[in-house]
Amino acid sequence: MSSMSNKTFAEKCYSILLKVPEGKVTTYKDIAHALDSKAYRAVGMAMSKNPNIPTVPCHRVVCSDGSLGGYALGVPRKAQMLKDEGIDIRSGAVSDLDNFRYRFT
DNA sequence: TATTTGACCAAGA
DNA sequence: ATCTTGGCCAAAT
Repeated sequence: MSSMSNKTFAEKCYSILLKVPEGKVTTYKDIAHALDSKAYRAVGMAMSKNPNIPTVPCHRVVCSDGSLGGYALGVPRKAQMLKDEGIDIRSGAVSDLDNFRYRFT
C-alpha cells in the first residue's frame, strides 16, 4: 500500500496545474488557494523542482501582479512560450492578467 | 529536531 | 510606479 499521505504538497501542485489549458495562466497564489493553503512560496519551490517539462505546464504559473516569476529554462523562454499560446506579455508581465487567468472553481 | 532556502505576497516605517 | 520589509510554508540541509 501507499504511505499515509501518498501525495506530497508538490505533487498536489502538479495535479492542479494540469487543469490549466493552453492560452491561460494561473498564479502561485491561486494554486495554493486551490489546495486550501497559503503556501504560495512553497508552490514556487515545487515548480522549481521541475516535474516533466512541458507535461506539467509550469510556464503557465505567474506572479499575482502579472510579472512572470521564474522558470527553470530561463524567464525569456517562459515569456516566449506564453506569447506562443496567445498571451499578451508587455514589459515582462502578463497584461490584463484577469482576462488570461484560469479559474479553478 | 532546528535552521535555511526560495520560480511569493501585501503593505508601506 | 518602484523598492524594501516582514511574513508565509513546505522541503531540503
